[in-house]
Amino acid sequence: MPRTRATPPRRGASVARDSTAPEASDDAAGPIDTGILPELLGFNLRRAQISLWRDFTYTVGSGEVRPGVFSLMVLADLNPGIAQVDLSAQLNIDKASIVGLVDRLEDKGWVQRRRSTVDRRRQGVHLTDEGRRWLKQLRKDMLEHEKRFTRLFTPTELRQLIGFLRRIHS
Amino acid sequence: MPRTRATPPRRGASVARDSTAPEASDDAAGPIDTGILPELLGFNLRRAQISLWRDFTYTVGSGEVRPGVFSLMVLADLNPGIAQVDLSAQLNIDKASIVGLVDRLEDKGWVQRRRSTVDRRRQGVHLTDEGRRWLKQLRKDMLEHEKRFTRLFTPTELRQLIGFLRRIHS
DNA sequence: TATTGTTATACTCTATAACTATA
DNA sequence: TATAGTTATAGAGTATAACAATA
Repeated sequence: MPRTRATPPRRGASVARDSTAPEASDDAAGPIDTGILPELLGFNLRRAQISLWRDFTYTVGSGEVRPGVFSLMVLADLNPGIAQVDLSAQLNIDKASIVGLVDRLEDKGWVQRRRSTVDRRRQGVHLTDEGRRWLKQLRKDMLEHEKRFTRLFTPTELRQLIGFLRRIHS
Repeated sequence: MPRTRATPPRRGASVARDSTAPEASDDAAGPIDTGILPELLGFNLRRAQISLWRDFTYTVGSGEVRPGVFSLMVLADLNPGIAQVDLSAQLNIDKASIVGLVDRLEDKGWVQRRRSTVDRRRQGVHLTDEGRRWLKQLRKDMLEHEKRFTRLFTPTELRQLIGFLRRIHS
């Protein structure tokens, strides 16, 4: 489905013309005033994250992989048979959302669900051989991607930065 | 539309059982091994951003507003009649995506498009009176939201952190 | 009763391609 | 030809609610 939209009235919308609006010039010409935005932590964090995200999606796994998928595969590699509910906890996203990720990875043939013999509710996630081969390449791409950003910092700065970020998300 | 899925084969998928997989235990029991993930800049940046995002969406504008919408309104307030193509450049997202944002804001009655008299291709974005009233509240919510995270840092640390983030996204 | 996994549904963010009106 | 805006389409990310199987 395309973008949803409540109701059509757009162009000649019923919004009354605004009484206090400046009437002189109806264009914002010249340089744009960005106000306090550049000073906000959230604004800068968001933009930084978008920069990394874009670089990641263009370079890691030939654009076939997203950061969440990479993390999921690393976890499945290190913890064979990890429960989807554990992936959910580690990646901090809802278990219902994990299902979709694992579905797509299973369609690609990179992971496999296997019903646990111990607790038959669990559908453990395992990497396939092909998944392992891909992960090897993904790790390489990932490290190059990291490098492109970490090289902007001295080792001390990088340690500081990561410490700051942990303070935010912990 | 719900989540898309290529083909149904999920449960008994045709992926051959993996020869090199550890067969002993098919469950990952005990603590989860997260490997290098916690050391990665991208991983930490992503999680920090998600923390802020969640706090923002729950607290600013009673959950009716996203960071992008807030930024857009600030820009429209400071630059009455700003062109959508300029919003696109400032917010670093495609102009086609801006249209949808402005659509929803216009539906809410917070902004208004007005055809420029100077360049009739331009549909300048203006805040309405109601939009301005909302923005006043949004700014307050926004500053409280920021405070909840900036108070984790000393002024010096915060300056450092923002400097680091700018280095990444500039 | 509680947990694991799943489905259905819905909303947001974002992009690309192709188009219209205007310059 | 180039630019501003728009539409159609698509896919990713994420959430909530309700449910089945299992514990």
